[in-house]
Amino acid sequence: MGTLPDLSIRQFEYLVAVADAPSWAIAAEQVGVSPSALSQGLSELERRVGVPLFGKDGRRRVLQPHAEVVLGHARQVVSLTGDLAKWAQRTKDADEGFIRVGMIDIAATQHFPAELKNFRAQHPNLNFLLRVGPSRPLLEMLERGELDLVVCVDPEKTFTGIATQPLFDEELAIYRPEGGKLGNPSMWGPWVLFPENSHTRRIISDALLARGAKVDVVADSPQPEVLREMVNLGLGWTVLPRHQAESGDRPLVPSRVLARRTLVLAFRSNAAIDPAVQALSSILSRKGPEV
Amino acid sequence: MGTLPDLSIRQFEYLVAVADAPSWAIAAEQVGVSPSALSQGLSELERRVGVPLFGKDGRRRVLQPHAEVVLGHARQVVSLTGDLAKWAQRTKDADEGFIRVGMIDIAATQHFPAELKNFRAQHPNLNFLLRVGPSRPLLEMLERGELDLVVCVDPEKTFTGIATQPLFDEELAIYRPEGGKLGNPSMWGPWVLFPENSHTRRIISDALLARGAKVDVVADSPQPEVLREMVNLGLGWTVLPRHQAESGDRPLVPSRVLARRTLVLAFRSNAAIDPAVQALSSILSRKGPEV
DNA sequence: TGTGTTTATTAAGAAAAACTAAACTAAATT
DNA sequence: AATTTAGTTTAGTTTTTCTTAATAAACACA
Repeated sequence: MGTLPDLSIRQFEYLVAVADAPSWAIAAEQVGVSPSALSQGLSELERRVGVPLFGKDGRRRVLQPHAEVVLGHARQVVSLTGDLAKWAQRTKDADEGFIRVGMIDIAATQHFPAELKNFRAQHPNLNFLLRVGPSRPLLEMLERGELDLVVCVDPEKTFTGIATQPLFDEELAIYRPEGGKLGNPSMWGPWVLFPENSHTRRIISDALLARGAKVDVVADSPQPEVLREMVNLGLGWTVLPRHQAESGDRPLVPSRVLARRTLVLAFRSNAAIDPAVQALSSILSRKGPEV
Repeated sequence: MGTLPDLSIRQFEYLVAVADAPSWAIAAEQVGVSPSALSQGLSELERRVGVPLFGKDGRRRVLQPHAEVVLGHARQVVSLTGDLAKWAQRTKDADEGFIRVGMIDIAATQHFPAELKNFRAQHPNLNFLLRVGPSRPLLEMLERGELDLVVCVDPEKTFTGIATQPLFDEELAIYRPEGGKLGNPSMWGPWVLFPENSHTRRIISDALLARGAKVDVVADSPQPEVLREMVNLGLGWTVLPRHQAESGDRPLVPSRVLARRTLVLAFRSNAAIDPAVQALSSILSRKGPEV
């Protein structure tokens, strides 16, 4: 069907430049080309469009009324192409830049392993660093500029220069050794929990106390697998995110949901957002909670 | 400002073709180019955009998710360019656009009525304006850019930026009331003629004086029909183009041919000629003098 | 009126881009 | 293994686009 005349974006650029500049020489300069090239290019455009575009006024050339139509198209095409170039630049930056990501263990191992793998595959030249650890240290590293993006438990208190964006909620459930009985909260425990300084530990303690339970801790560990095994060994009760408790070799069976915690995306808000951070953020945000 | 990467519309076309065709070979065929050219063109596009666009699936190449953005832009640009091409074609065929024509009365009513009617019928969407008047005002309007094409008496003196092209000569004949006798030029008259400022009047006066006739004018009118009737009423003698004197209800009978005048086609020469003007010009030129 | 300046075009040649044809690689079929 | 199919690479040609230099034309001004 309609085989296009071989119009070039370059020549459309010339046309727009000429329409906007006071003289062709200046237009040529702005497009970064010799006046001669501009003149030849526009003659060629005129020839290819097949409709006269310019008339003479003294020694200047003026666009004929006809040319307005062509100019309109030219402006659109040039501006579209400009947008595309900007997009390409951003994307390229995300492809070749540098990103340091922090995640709490459950995010790295349970929620987002596929997303991370995928992202790394799509940006093979991106210098990628993943740090796994508890929420607070990650946020402190983010604050110090040692990380660019963090997935952690909602810190509630605000860090300076750090913005958060909620991802989804996780349920924290109570798990107890087999055969035991749930009964009254005052009879719960004893406990094996996350360490004192952990944010999730605080959420758990608060929830237990609110229900009138004692929080007597006989052991603690930052590693959910360790807590899970302690329960399996009958050492005590624990509270864990359901994904962590109910997966692995010997999953636990939840007694009841005690509380919820919110996972958030945290990033420095003071600077322009890095394209790579932008790209990964949008991938992670797209994802709902695991079921 | 933002210097665009030199993306070409051709390559966008390739991209769209490849996205829509089942195989690259077929896409190449549809764009009317060898598979090799397509492959090279797309590699070049990919290089210039700077973002990987294709991945491999077996021996086929598939667009990466990235490429969707580029493809979207490509589709827009290609479709815009297609529209522009269609517009250009229509304009070239003088199927649409704008033409303002000036003619002296005899041209509009005697020489070219059929041609005008025909032209308008053949270009129904062409915005058409016909102005009828004396030669000089028409030429002035042409000079000011208020008309695009004029049929008038050869002005001899040149107007700036206006070119003329002779159409044919008309005979100007002497007409006198019935029964009178031609006799010696010194006895001719009295006269009813075109007004002083008319170009044809000057041709007539010059010719009369050159033959030794007195030019005593008892009445004038720009309207040939009026002059004709005055002769019929016996008011005086006149000189008219033969078509105008010898047509109508009561045609005059020529005594002898006094002079000739040349009708010309006039148009602005400072600009490339508009296709519509071109089309009408060639129709009018094709026609010889009425017999 | 002539002289120099500005503005755009033309000419000639060099450089870059895009194309074709044919040889080639690699995956899928027979 | 041989063949077919899909796409790429290579080599060489044609086309396009650019640069510099020369030219033309309109203006400005003494």
